[in-house]
Amino acid sequence: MYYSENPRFFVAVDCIIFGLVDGKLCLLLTKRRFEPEKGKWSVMGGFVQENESADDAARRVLNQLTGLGNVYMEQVHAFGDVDRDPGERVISLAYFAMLGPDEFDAGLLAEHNAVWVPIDEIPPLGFDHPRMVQCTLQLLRRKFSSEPIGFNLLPEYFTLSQLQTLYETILGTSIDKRNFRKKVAEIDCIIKTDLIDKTGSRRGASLYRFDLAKFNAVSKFKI
Amino acid sequence: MYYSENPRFFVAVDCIIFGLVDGKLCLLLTKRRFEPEKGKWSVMGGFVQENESADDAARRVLNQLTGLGNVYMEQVHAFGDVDRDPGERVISLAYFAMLGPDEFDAGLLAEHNAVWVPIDEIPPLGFDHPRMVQCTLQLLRRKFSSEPIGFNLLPEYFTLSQLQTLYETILGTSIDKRNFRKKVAEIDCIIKTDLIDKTGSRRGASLYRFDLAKFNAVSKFKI
DNA sequence: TCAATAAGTGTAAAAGCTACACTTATTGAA
DNA sequence: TTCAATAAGTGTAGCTTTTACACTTATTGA
Repeated sequence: MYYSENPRFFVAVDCIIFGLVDGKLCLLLTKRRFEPEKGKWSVMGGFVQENESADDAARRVLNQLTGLGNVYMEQVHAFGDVDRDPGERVISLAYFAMLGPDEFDAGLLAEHNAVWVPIDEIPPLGFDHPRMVQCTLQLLRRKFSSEPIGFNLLPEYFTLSQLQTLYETILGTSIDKRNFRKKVAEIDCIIKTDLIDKTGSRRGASLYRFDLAKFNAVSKFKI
Repeated sequence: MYYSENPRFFVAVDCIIFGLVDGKLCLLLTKRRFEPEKGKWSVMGGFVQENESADDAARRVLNQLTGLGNVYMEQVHAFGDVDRDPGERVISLAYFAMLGPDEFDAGLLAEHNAVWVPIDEIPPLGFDHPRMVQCTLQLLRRKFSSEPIGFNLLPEYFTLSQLQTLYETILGTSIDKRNFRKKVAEIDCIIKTDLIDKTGSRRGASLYRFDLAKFNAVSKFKI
């Protein structure tokens, strides 16, 4: 077989993990305790193994860090520059994931030296991770208004104010409240429940939920 | 170094190459003369080498096939399923490219067993190439109306009818001629020349060109 | 000179988007 | 108990964008 004339490479997956902490969009970063780039910040990564797909490797890395399976994940891009890793040549596949509030095990995070960092306070990162993060943020912003992915960051029941604040954070704009609510009202898969949240305001706010089955049936989503 | 505990993989690049042949959107496919998948159709691929980036590998494969450098190329997705290649485990990075008319060396194509196939007549492909092609077409359609990439498929000077037909082909819809021209008129980087094309009609049609510098200055593009 | 062909042109209705300000329900403090 | 504070909730009018639609023009070859 002619394959063997060709070189082989380490293939890594790097997970860009988003979450909302105190209403702020954050990334899960770790301070590296190993070479290379020891002491620097980086996103959480790992190597693809023999009997797992790249997607599975990303899920495994996420699971080892958070204890979670069944998380929204998607491939972002493959990074294949020769010198992107100062140690050895490594080709890396970036994935992004979104965690809901409290969907993680604080003990596991501590064990991995991982902390939530607001996206406007990201420290200098090692490797080509700054580029990866930029690339991911771009993808995130693009998807956010045309695909119902934001709900992965919110609790099952959420208020319209929470949803609006999330969109304002991601898109980096402020949105008129009435116009926003008009749009939401036209999206069939965002459903008003008769539950009321009393924690965020004196008056109380209606709680809504996202209905995936309805979305799959109709597939209309534009914010 | 802990890297070496991890496995290494062959990493391939697969090029999904688009071109217009007789006004039809085509893919450049090859009938394989080697195992695995010998005798089947596939897109043109190659392996990443030690001292080249993944992007460079894609450019090299394209160059070996067409003799061209400086072609519009972009990464589509990384495909990392364990059994995607029946021969050995190979992780493949898909790239897409767009060639202008006559921008290729017929001799080289023949040498590689490569032919242009209209996208609605694609034969069964080997490996996971059908998935790659679908994924690429999706990306292409998404980019086409918001980025000025279509011009890579057209000659330097083109008529508005050619441009419209191209958009209709890619987007799979028919477009109203007056509305289309209204939009084009608002795009500063599509410039009317005083050249006339007499080959496509008795009356003759004005030739237009795409001005990259103007696009870079203004960056407005929406069809 | 006339038939055929593709190029080229404007307008009105509909839909979608933007801007904008007050009322309501509730709580905790005075 | 009342009042101040707070976030929730609500409608309309102007503007922009998109859509639908049909005839005239320039040219060639028969």
